[in-house]
Amino acid sequence: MISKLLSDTCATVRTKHARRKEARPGELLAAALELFVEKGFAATKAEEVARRAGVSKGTLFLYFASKEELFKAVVRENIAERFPQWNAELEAYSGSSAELLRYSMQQWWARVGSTKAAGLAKLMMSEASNFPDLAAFYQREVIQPGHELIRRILQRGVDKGEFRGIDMQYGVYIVLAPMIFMMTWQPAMGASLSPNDTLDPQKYLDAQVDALLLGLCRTDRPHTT
Amino acid sequence: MISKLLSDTCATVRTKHARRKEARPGELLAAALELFVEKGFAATKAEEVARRAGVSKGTLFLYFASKEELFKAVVRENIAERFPQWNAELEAYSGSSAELLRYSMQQWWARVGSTKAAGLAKLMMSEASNFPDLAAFYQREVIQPGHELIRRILQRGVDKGEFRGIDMQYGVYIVLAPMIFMMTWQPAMGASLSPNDTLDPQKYLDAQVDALLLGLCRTDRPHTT
Amino acid sequence: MISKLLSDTCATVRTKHARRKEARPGELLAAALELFVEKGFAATKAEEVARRAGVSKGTLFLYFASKEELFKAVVRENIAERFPQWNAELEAYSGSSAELLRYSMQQWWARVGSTKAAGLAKLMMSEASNFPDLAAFYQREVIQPGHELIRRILQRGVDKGEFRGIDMQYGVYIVLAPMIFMMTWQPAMGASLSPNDTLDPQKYLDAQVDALLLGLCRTDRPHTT
Amino acid sequence: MISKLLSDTCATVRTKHARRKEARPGELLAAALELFVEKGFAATKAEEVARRAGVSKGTLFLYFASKEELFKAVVRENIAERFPQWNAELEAYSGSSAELLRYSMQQWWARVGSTKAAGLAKLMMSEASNFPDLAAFYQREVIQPGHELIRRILQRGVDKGEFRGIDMQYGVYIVLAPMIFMMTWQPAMGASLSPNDTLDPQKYLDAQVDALLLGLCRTDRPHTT
DNA sequence: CATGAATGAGCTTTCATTCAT
DNA sequence: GATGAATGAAAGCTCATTCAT
Repeated sequence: MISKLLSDTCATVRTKHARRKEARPGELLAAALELFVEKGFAATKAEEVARRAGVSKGTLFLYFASKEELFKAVVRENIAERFPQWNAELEAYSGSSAELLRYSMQQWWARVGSTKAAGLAKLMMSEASNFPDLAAFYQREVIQPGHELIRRILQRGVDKGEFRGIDMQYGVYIVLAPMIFMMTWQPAMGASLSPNDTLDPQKYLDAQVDALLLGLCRTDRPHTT
Repeated sequence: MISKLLSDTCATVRTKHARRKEARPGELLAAALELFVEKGFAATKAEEVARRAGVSKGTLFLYFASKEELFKAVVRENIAERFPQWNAELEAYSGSSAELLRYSMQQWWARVGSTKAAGLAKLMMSEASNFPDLAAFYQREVIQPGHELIRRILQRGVDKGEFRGIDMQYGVYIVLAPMIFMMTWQPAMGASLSPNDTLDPQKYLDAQVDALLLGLCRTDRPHTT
Repeated sequence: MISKLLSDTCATVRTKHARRKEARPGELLAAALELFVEKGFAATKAEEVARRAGVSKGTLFLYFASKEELFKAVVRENIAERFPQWNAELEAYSGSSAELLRYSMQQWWARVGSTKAAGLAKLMMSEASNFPDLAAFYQREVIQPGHELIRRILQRGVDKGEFRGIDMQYGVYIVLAPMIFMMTWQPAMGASLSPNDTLDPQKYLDAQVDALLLGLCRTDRPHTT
Repeated sequence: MISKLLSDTCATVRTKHARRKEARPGELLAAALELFVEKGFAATKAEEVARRAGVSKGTLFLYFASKEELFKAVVRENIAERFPQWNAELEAYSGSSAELLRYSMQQWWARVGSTKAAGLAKLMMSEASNFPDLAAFYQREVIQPGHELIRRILQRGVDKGEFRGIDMQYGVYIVLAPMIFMMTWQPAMGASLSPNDTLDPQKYLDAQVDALLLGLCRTDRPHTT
């Protein structure tokens, strides 16, 4: 018993210092993501991030040179870094382009839209004008790759004769708008909806994808989705 | 003589003060709307609002107990009640539902989306969590009537056999998403786009409406828009 | 009696607000000069300057945009602004150049060297490398005009056949060195001298001027240098 | 076998540690001297001193209880006792006193003024008021012997009939001022001069010595001072 | 002994709010 | 009523110092 207690204690103590360089940044990034999304960039205090990560103010600045750098790291870890993988998945997809589009939006929901990272979009929207550096960073690291990804999906459909020919610049927004709407508008304004009006994300996505693919208008022949 | 002089002076001063007194709150609210929309709540300085309204910092706090109260007043003041008129226009419309939908969205852009009022949507979105009573107000006075309006347009299309049968709760968002996206996302994140990527609102709306009505998929028979 | 008390009170109160915009900057500059000279630029805390001037921290920044601007204002008020007058006095002087040089150095002592402003030289010396902006400012506003002033005095003597022909660039330092030495070295290292070794500024200046003018060597016999 | 391995390992470690242990303080003092001279006391960071000495921050505080103690140690360590040798050279000199003075100042430049040790003068000057005991030490060990040395040179000239009779207490400063000026003022304020205004130390010294010996006034005509 | 992660007091600067005039 | 000088609580960031390993 005693030896067990001791080893436990030892483990705990060990942990506290051993996990330092490795675990700290992750804990800080997690705390920062939560707080940024919750309160916005400007309203989030560095000290609060540190406290939520269980460290002191000074420690935060040991790992991130400034609050802006912390934010960039949050964006990088939660979004920017994942584009390569998403691009690879796109290349490997072998089904129809309609299926790919539906699949992509569902994956986006599962991996971003439904996570805390989704709040970053709303965050950027509010703070972009006050922090031009962050806006430029987000534009470069998130928006441009995102646009590019959507454009490829659409182009694939057009190239394979599955989609109508459309202006790509505006076509991208047809796909983007429902996702951005879901990330930015719903958490803010949907919160005060009566419970039975709350959106089911799956149904929302299905409805949006159906509309994108088939349109609202009736047609007299069966579609291939 | 002296009393005449005094009363004259007094009258002049009074008139000037009285006239200005009524105008003050309006000028302050107008200045505050502009600045809140431009920079957000936190980044807007009380002194700048006062300066833009042509009064001193102290005067602002004479009319509004705090910056928060000013914000509330701005939102309350500016969220118009144009829904009755819009509903009437809807009832009177005699063309096809597809045409009505396109017309409605273009009217929305002309009357709301392209005006200063559009900025209020972004504003509400960012600050909703900090001003729950305002969020509820906005929900009740703007969002619910807006949803209802869209729902009626869609229902009209379904009833007349022009639109597919869709779940109305989710169908509303098919129309809403591109509009909210245009109001909230573009001004913030589109600003840093290269000039030749800047969106033309008309083309954006056309592309969105085409997609909503026809879908992205090719069909082998002519549509009736 | 009562009316006197009242009027006194009133006067005091009046004073507190009436002297505001006019007197504050001066009081702050005086406090800043004292503290900068006493503790150096970096070690002087803004709050302490404010406290010594009898105002709050915020008030300081109402009048001076930053600590650096405060410092520049101190230098400007105490030194830089006075060169025009000194130059004018130089132009008007009608005596011999030797007398002018002696007079100038005595005036320098009376107006700068013996005042608190003398400490600014030591201050700049220590902080120059850490605050390049301040160093450049001081160079431009004080050192260059100062050099120019000395150069003119020497040139006057040479032109009138009173002084030997000398290289002006180095000649300036012959006059400057004893003054800078007095301002920088003495207050720091002379403070710990035994009382009867303490320098009498007048004698110091006389000895220096005598040396500058006549040299150390006896003039009734040929030199062997 | 095992014990041999252990002791070997131990020995190696020990040797390495033992050797370094003695070197540590010296390396730290050298690094600290450089940095203090370069940037001043306050602006020198403990971590930078440690890094330049090739050890960690913690090690510095193992050898010196605080940054202040480190500063004191640096000054004590570096203020050499070369005065006996210089005094001996003075006694042995057989040329004219004017030549001796010029020679002495050139030697001072070569052995002190142009070396890192010159920076200590500026350092002491800035921090004297914060370290009174160091100031006293410097006064006793450096300034007084220095004064004494200069005084002897001048007295020699007077005794041999080469120099004018002067008040020794003030005469010392005639020689000292240009040297202190060169050590303290030039490195700080001369750095921002345009390149073609940069001082050549030899010319500076020559100009100063010429002035000291001959004076500025022409000697072929009567002076009017 | 040596390390370097962690700390937190302390600094400059901002800005909503107050209140004497 | 209107003013704007004055306030002081924060907030981001630094760095001397500590201490578990």
